[in-house]
Amino acid sequence: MDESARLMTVLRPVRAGNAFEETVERLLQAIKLGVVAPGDKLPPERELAVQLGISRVTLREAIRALQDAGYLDVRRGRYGGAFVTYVPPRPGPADLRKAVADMGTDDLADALTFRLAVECGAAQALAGMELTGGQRDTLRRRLADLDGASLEDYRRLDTAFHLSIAELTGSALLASACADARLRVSDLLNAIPMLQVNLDHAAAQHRAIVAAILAGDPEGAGRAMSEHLEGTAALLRGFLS
Amino acid sequence: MDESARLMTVLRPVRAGNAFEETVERLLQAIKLGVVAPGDKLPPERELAVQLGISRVTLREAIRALQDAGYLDVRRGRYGGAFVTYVPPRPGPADLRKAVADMGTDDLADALTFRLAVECGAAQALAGMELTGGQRDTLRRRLADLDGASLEDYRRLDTAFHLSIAELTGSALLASACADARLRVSDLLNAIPMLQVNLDHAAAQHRAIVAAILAGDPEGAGRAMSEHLEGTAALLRGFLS
DNA sequence: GTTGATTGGGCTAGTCTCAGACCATTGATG
DNA sequence: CATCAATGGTCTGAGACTAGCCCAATCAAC
Repeated sequence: MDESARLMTVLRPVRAGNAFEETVERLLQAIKLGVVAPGDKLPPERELAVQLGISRVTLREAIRALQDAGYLDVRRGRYGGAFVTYVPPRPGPADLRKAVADMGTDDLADALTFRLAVECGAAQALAGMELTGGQRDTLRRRLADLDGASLEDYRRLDTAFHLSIAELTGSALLASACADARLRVSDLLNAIPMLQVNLDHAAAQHRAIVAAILAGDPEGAGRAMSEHLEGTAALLRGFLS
Repeated sequence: MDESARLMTVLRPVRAGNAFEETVERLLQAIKLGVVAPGDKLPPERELAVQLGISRVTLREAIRALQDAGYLDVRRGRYGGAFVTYVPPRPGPADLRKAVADMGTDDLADALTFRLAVECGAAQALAGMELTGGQRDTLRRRLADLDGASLEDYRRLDTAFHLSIAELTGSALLASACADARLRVSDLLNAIPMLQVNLDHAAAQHRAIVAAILAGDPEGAGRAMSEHLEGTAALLRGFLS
């Protein structure tokens, strides 16, 4: 971890790949994170191309690829669009083992550390701010949504809850980092079977996180988030054996 | 902060600009952060192009731009290369006011929040790990370097200290995020006059951070880092008036 | 000196990406 | 049933970017 390590950090690749590949990845993220729920449609191509900062041609190639892969159903004409058909599969233990194996050991550790740091940091930062009534309401609402969620909707609303914490800080950079962190483990999280005991446990931790944030207790919020994330992290590390 | 906010977060631009602009930015970061110190040279074009994932042609355009702007001195032949000539200027109060004004109010708040979250998260994550002797040594060495630094070298070694914390976690993603966070405030930090009282204060905080990390105390590390960063953040916010 | 390795400088043919214009389809509305 | 607004589908010319190649300059070593 000498000087050269820092060179690697700063002089990392300027572009992750070509525009097409990056776009596919981005859209896949939006779909897998449930930002656009199954049955919903993506924004119109012209708008989306502007948002993503790419040309319509490139965007269409990406959409086409996702259509071929079965994630989207594209319909023409007014009220048409690219509709999400992907529904996250119910996982079994074999899937989890495979998902962990697909990701390198180093990549898994990297992603888990990154997620821990960035989500704890977000919770702490938010707890250290003076929140408006609207912000407090949003946070409570996300928590309530999650409490009342069906197994079908659970992952999506869990993601929404976690990302809301970062978004509520008002820092787009932080929100982006948290979304990125979540993405890197989303395949793994999706492969974890949802058992009632675990869900109850997670629900209690979610309440503790929200309570600490609303109480303006950064250290408590950080601790609660840390405990929450460490649970899944330990589970996933266990599958590395 | 409704659903559409999350769409904005995930469906953000795929590319920040063209390859040339991004490369200039990246190299400028390496220079301003002191990753390549004044008098040092960048890696050979062929290597650097591979590291950055761009063609040599594009890289050369970027280097040319930085040369024209007076940051680099390019020499041909064996033992030649692109040598860093940039030396961070000694700032005055007017510079700081201007630097703060140049950045939007929102961008400043965004950057400060991001930095707080990500650096506190890194310190906590590192404190929560079992460290090898080598890692502990690296951390102590960076602290000692900083303690013995001349005003000339202070910013560079301060950056090195902060980035080391993230790098030592072993997470490339986290290191990258911290480097990014640092970059976004580096112009501001460089514009802050270095007064002896402040330096002494910072040194004490640095020692507290290291002590907490070495003691394996995540909450203490997070708190110490938070206090350390909050000092500069408050100073910068003061110049928003 | 001469040599040879290393490095920046420059060229070209080909691919990727873009902006903008125009076409085709759909379905709600009158 | 005709209309029309919204949306996906397609084409084209221009510019950005790349890979690969060879040239030019420099300087340590012999």
